Amino acid sequence: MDSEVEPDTRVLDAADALFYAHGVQAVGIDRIRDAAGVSLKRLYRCFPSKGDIVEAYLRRRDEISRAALEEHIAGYATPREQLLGMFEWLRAWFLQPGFRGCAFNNAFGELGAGSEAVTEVVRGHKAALRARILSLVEGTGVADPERLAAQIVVLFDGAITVATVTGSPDAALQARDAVAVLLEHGAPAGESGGTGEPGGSRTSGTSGTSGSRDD
Amino acid sequence: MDSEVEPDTRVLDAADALFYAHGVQAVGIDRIRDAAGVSLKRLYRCFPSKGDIVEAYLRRRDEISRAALEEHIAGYATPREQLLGMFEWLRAWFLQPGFRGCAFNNAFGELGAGSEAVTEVVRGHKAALRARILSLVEGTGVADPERLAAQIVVLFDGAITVATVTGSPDAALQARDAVAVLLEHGAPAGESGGTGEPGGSRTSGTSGTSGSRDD
DNA sequence: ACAGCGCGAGAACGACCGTTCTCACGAAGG
DNA sequence: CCTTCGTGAGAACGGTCGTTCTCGCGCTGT
Repeated sequence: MDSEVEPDTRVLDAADALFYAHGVQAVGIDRIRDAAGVSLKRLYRCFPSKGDIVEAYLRRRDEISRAALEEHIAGYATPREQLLGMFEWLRAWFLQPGFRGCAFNNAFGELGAGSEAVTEVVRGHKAALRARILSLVEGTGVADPERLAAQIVVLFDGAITVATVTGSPDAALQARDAVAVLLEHGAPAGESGGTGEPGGSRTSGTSGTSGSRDD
Repeated sequence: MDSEVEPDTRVLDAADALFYAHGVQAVGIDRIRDAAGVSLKRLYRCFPSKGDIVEAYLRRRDEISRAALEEHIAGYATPREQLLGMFEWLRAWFLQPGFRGCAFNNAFGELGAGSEAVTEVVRGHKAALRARILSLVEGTGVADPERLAAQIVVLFDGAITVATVTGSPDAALQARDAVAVLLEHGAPAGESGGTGEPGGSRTSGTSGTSGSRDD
């Protein structure tokens, strides 16, 4: 009952586990071949190059994670609770053994400018997430949905990054609480979000040794 | 005036630019050697292995970015403005040509579990950032500094991730505005931050196909 | 029975990896 | 002067990469 599934699926299953666990560049074709139990010839018939496997790996992760998130938030009644529930979902993900961060962020950081296809899939994944969050935010009847949605996206990705590095799932709840506050008190007292200075009283320059090399 | 600097510095300069632009694994020793204009023998005397170059690369980025951030926020008068000013600093960083995300996140995603030394440097960098943010938050006299600091860290890292993927610096300002709101209205109406449900009314299960493969 | 064909197993290939070794050269010391 | 030693340039090494090629086996049709 293992060798009855389609070879492409077996290859993608193997590639998914290996790419996610060790990174794309660290995993060779032979290793995927071994794990999938597929001949090299068949593997190259399903996917003409390693780049195609990587792209399919990310596209499938995109579909699966979108469906899983959708299924999870379907259990909540209101858009507000769905928005908060997304971070419970994040927490459950962080707790899974073998959690190693966002596959899209990892792939983008690893291949980045090198692969146009990867960039496109990663951008699409993040854009879809943002669109979904925006639709939920609009359902809450808040004053400036675009703005709040952008902030929630930042909290979402930030929670993933923090959880990845620290190894703790707490960031999900911290982010969720921040979302709750932002939902309650939409806009701050003063300015509205442009490039303006926060309060004034800036005294020294930004230049100096901080020129070209940073974080 | 270029060949008068120490060879280690020339090697690190070259490695820094190449590692950050193309990723660690994508850059070979020969390429660093060419860019640094140093003999292979000398390079291996300065750094006995590529892993040592990677570690030194991250350690120097850590020092430089900490100093640059410190220098920037020194221009603000109050802790509150310093916290908000950190996101102006982020925005300036995002706007630099060649910005390709956080070198620590990228290296961690790429090498991850594979390198103990890299993990330690990345964790140290993030922990230092968190400690600095916490010290500033404590200066604002807010009710629960640990909690707000954790949220700001999430917004900080989230802004970096979003800016990296979208290529736009807007995330810095969106995060800054969120920090402003959180500074104004510390705790939400109900619970204080535990694992408790936000409002209740959860109806369906979390299980199903969302088991093992996610974002 | 036999020609033909598709397939799996894995060798082969050229390129590149990180690292080490060779070797000629040039300055320093007696 | 000659010796010695550290150095730079780069060849060499073993290994791995992604990809292609070879070969022999087992099925199919008549």
